Amino acid sequence: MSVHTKPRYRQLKELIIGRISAGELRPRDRVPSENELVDATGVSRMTANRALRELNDEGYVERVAGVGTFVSDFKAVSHVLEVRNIADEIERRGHSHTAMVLVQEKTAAGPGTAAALQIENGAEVFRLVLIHHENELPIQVEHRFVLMEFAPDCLEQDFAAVTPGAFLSAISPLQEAEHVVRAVMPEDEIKNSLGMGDQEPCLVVSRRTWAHGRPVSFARLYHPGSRYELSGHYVPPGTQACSRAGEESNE
Amino acid sequence: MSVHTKPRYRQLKELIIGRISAGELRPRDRVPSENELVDATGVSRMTANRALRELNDEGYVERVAGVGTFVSDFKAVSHVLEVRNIADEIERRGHSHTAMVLVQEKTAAGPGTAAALQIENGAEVFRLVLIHHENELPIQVEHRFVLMEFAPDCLEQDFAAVTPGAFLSAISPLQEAEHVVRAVMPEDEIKNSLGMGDQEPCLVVSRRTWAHGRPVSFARLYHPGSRYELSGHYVPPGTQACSRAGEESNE
DNA sequence: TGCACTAGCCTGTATATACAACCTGGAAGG
DNA sequence: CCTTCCAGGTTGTATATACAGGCTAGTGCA
Repeated sequence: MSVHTKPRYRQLKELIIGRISAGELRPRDRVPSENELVDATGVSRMTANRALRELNDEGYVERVAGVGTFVSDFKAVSHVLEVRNIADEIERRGHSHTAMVLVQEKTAAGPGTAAALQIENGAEVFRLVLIHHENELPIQVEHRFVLMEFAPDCLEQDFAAVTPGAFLSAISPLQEAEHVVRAVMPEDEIKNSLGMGDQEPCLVVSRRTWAHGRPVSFARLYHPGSRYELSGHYVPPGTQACSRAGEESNE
Repeated sequence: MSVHTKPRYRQLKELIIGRISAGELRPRDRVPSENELVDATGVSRMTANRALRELNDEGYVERVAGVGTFVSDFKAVSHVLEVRNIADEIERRGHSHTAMVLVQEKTAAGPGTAAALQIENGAEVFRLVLIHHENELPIQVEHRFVLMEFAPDCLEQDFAAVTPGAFLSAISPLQEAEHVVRAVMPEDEIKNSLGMGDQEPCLVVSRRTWAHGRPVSFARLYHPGSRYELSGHYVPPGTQACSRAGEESNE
């Protein structure tokens, strides 16, 4: 036995997750109580509490004070897609990311933009248009509007070096984000910018982000349908991914 | 002061989140250590530990044993999209969901399906084709393949009543899920099934789910681009959403 | 029979204490 | 000057203990 044994609360969690995924414990079944775990395994109640509490946070079980702990209904497990920063995404693939700034100006917000940013129609905002390339191939057109008060020095920034998303997050961490993904046929301008074919649809991600309690930026990200896909791999936290190998065990 | 004051670890968390979102603590800044919090607020170290540990789990901070706790780089906050069960989604909108089963059979897995489910080419699988309607309007075509061993009684199920996703999750909670979202032009069969126009793209969600350590189901979900969008609202756990009102406070 | 109450189990929180492991900076020694 | 080592701060874990509050079943009383 090595010096590095897994912590006991973690062993407890895996024990219970194991029983659930083996089908031994089914949704709505009762999970052993903290005190039962104490008696069965010899840990202290605080340790059993931590194991069950984390399983609760991770959505495996639901706890009701005064009643007990129960295996979650499957619905509680939300399926999840990650929307990453385009530059990170490209670099993670080992490719090179470059960006070209087409528009970087102060302008008056149109009705749609004003509504999205919850400001008055015609108020001044920054407007950015960028094209992102993956290995010289255009992969994303970014149309972005930024609240002036939030980033006063937006005009001086070199967005070819630092993506707008990264720049904004560096100013203040985002509190909240809203995403909408749609499939649309592109307008000619987008189609030409991305070098898309005639019958090729666009995958469009619209993103609104909040900071200091209000929306500060609104972006529409256009991608060529034939060369871009959004993918997400969801693994409940604290588990080993099944799709990869490599199981570790302790005694 | 009511009897129900917020627990102290939660007050601590909100204190620190407040400093972060106010800009007082910026990414990579050092957060007060457990002992400093003990001295400053009078809680015990276990309470301070719980607060910081949960902030770590939620992605607000990163902790390094022997060094300290630091505000996360924005990148750690993953932007997230939820992919929900279609029936739930429709009912949440207050609309009526109906499903029509077109195909429900045992068949031999083609090369793509076999690869996705990690089984032999030609092995027997269940194949399902359904059309989901929202208020009588077709909104999703579901092409699904299910591992035979996982759901032996798949042929007897009435999938117009219980969606395949719900049925599978009821058998055994899913361990892992993989999603890919793409924009494509539909084939004629799909186009006709969904009553789509000629120049209308499809939003396609491909989903693979794991249980008992291996893939058990593979589905392709086709949606009309003009009538369907994937949306996600991300709020860091433990925070109040900015987009809605309603603040609660205790002393 | 029917009602009220309580004993007992459950989770939720809070504290004090203890030890291990980790990292860093500075002191001590070569 | 360079290296080694250690002291002290920091997180990570584990335990025993305590009390509050929620829920349930069953007891006992009217």
